[in-house]
Amino acid sequence: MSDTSATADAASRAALFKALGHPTRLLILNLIRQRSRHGEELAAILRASPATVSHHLSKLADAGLVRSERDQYTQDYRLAGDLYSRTLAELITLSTPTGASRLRPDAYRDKVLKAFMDNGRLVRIPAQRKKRRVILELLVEDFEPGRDYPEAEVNATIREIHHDVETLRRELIAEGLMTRERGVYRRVSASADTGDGAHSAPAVR
Amino acid sequence: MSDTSATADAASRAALFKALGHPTRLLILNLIRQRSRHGEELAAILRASPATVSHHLSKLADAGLVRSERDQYTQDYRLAGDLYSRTLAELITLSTPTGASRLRPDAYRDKVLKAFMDNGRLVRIPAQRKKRRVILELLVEDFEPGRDYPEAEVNATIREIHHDVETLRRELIAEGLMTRERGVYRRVSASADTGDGAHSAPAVR
DNA sequence: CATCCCATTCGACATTCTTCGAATTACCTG
DNA sequence: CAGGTAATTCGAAGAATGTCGAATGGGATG
Repeated sequence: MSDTSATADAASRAALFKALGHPTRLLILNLIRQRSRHGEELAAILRASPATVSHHLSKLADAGLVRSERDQYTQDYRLAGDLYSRTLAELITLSTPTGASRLRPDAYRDKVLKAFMDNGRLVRIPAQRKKRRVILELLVEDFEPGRDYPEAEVNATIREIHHDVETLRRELIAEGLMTRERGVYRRVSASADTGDGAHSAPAVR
Repeated sequence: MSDTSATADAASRAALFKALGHPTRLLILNLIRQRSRHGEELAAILRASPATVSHHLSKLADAGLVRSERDQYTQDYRLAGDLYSRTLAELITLSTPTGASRLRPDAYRDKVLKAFMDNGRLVRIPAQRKKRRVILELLVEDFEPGRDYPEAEVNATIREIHHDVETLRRELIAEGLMTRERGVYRRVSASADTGDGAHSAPAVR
């Protein structure tokens, strides 16, 4: 039932941090770190009611951070789980950053395209760099990587979309999406990050 | 102002985990992990209002997990801080587990002593092992470590506190607080953990 | 098996958190 | 400096969480 692996979905991983997100619970973990303690003892030290302590311990147990066993009358609590040795980066990294859930990784791109494209034609060149970039990334798809294009063909292709061929052609170069050498144009191979969130979790730091 | 060191007090450290204790905020961290993103983009991807995203980003920033910079019209967010490489154990460990605050490390001990001691005399031997242990730890203080005691002197010292000398003398041995060799008693040197929480944070796992 | 002890659950209340529309602010661009 | 754009703050409503007294439960003890 409880998954203590390094990756998880957002909700269950948030539950772990929620369990840690209370001063009293952190104090409890520090108190039972050195030796196990029972509920009544913790209640006395923390100046809280047994009911409150039990409530907190239950949350810590649900998160798999604590386990307990009986000893005579008392229930003794101690640390548990393999999460303590994980780094924060590992714990924050989600198995499906933009996967399942109801996330739309391309939502911003779609928004920009809907605003500036009409029936395959570019209505107007965005003044903002970020939005212009979205348009240019769409435009560059009309060129194959690794093939040489004379300027005339580049112009023809761009004109399919917009009349201001010169500006768009220049921006393609400026944004590093295409290169020009001796009058010959080439599409730059796709960059490392496409921002679609489907990457395999690079190190955070 | 912001302390990103490994140790902190319970409240501020809990604030860090609270900041991480929400699915949306974890998703944000995962989205900006690969590349910086601006608020509007996050709002679109997460299907949340800009106000909500701003709220979450503000919490992450307060916790020192995120920083932002302007880029044209937008505010671009990226990961920040040195906490991501820390292990959970390091982050949970508090500088003053039972120190400042309003904690009473000996609360349970005091409670037991008040219940069973009266004017320096032991009213009745606790039936429960844990409580008996507290009494015995008090009793053993009347003996000096490293000194030899004949049984007669042990009996005399115990009798100062309670009439049932035999039981208490036997329990002192059973609990490992004293040793007997060839009829000579010795107090065992204080054990490693006194439970007062003033230790120097041993590894959690 | 009656009793005791501690832990837990329940119920109620207070506090805090989340969300988002609307208003405001900050700031870039021409 | 006028107009546009994104971010933030404000206010309100609803949801979630924290706290603890009282009632309940689960075992241990004699």
